[in-house]
Amino acid sequence: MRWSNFFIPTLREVPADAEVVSHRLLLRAGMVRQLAAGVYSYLPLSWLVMRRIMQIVREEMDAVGGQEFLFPVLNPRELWEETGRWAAMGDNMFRLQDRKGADLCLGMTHEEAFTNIARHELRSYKQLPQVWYQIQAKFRDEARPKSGLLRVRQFIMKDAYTFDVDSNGLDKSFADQREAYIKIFTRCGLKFSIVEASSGAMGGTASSEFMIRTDAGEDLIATCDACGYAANLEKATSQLTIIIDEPSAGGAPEEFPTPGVRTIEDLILFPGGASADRQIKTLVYIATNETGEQQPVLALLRGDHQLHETKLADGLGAADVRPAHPEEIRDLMGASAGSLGGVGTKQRAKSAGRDLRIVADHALKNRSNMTTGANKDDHHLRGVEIERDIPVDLWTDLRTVQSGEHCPNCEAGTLEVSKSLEVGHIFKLGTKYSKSMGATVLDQNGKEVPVMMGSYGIGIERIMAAAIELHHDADGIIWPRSIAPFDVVVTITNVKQPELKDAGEQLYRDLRAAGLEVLLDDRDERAGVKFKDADLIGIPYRITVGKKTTEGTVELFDRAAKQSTDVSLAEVSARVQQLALAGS
RNA sequence: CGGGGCGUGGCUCAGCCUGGUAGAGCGCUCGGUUCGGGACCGAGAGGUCGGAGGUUCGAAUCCUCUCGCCCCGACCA
Repeated sequence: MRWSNFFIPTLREVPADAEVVSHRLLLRAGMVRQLAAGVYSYLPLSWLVMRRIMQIVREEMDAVGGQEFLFPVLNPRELWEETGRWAAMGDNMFRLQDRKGADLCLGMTHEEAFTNIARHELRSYKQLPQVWYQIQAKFRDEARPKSGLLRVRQFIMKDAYTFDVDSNGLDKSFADQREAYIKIFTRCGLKFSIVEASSGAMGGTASSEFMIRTDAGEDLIATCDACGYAANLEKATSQLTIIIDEPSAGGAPEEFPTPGVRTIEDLILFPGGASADRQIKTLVYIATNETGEQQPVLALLRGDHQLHETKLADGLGAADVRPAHPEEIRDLMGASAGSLGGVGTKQRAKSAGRDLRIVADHALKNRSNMTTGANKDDHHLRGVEIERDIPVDLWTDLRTVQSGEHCPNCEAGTLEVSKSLEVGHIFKLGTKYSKSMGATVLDQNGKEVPVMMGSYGIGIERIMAAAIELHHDADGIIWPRSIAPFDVVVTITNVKQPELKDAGEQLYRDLRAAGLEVLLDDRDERAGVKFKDADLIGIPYRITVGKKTTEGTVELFDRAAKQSTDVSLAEVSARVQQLALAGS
């Protein structure tokens, strides 16, 4: 490609709205332009990168038996009603009506569409397993698009779905996809962690996320420095030092006045109070299940621990949880936040004709001599022995892991919490979709069984943006060789000098003949402009055809190392071929 | 959805508080000089100030509404 007629509108100045590095560089390098909030146009340079990423994805999907489909973006309401997701997707789904008034939506994901084909066409276990995928635009009406391509409303996703006759088959398909994902992200030049994650609204039994560590990401993950344990904070656990309590005095909690005490902190300082790890934190939540019913829930944690709401929702099997409003708390507990506790609460609710669930974090197990609110403003209870005094319905993991805590998986390690970007997510769906949509096959015994499904997604733009987040410097992007838009750029420092122009053109032909993707900078610009632009768009190698070329020498510049070496004109083509084909 | 901010030539921004019908740098066009790290000189083109309404003799500037975008939070298969 000749730069003189290739559209790369680079920007000298930083666009005002761009905050994160990848967004700034995508704009400055002339790769993308915004059309609306969270909606971007991909200009030729970024599309070259996206195509290379998609090609890698395709190769690895095909290598595990994947077959590529292309499903419609436009979906009828009826399809989504079948799984209940027309309602469940809420405001995140783009919806529209056709001229007849029929409801349609833009696909956010394609479980329903793929399962629809599966149920009509798959009859026997002999046809399984199937591995189906597509690379297709997805639409999500995000509440807050942000960070350039990292959080958008329209994006390209590789989504794959596997269909197996039983859970052993699903395990195999899941493992195959996992391996394929490892190859894909490795080939794309990304360092990643595979973490345990919550399945959320996708349903299913297990899921793993592929995370890139970067401050531009929005997820928090905990990783162990010793054993490689890694988990999303919504799943992460840690080992805590066991606290040995003194036995509670007397046979029942003792109420005592605590005027003005509203917080855990207040109670630590209050004379006769308690340290945070000897307090029970009591939070009132309203849980909503899948059918929309609401139920109040008491979440109990150690005073110095933080609740993770996703864990609470997962533990309850709830679709959603939210903190109760002050009036709801007052109504339910008879006191305001600051004086709440689990003792006697259940009976109180029951006598008012209400059911209140009490969920407690594992760290409170077997604790005694604790202090908590008395459900009476300005009063607390001391000497609380949890299992004696509080009727806990469910013991589960509720707390948010902190940096520096001990790894749950090994002896030596400590956990570090860091920001990460999700680039891939794989789910074992089980029969959630096949059951609700009636996708069944006959197994070896002639028995009709719902197919076991898996679902596997990769965000194509996120790979591109993550590569920039990970690989850039003050001058611009430094593409991993595997996904660079070109392998090499040939920069003719002055096209008005015929001998330089000719040498550049010849080199361009030679490199292309060798099978390389070459960008020839034949623009009538000053050398400085060309160098700056080449650095900005991040081509891995630059060959400078300039003043030394009359003596038969060119410079070979390594963008990542920022080092330049003189190479003879005769040898440079072979040299670049060797470099470009090495590794990646 | 809650909080904050911004919308003025293609880009970055000044002007707004203290109304008097627009300005800089970059970019672009033409001419000249330059020519290896975003050149210099000269001459130009280009905006009615997001939109609507209002106050006023007069509105980019004040008021109301509205649309869009960004940031923080909530949310996020």
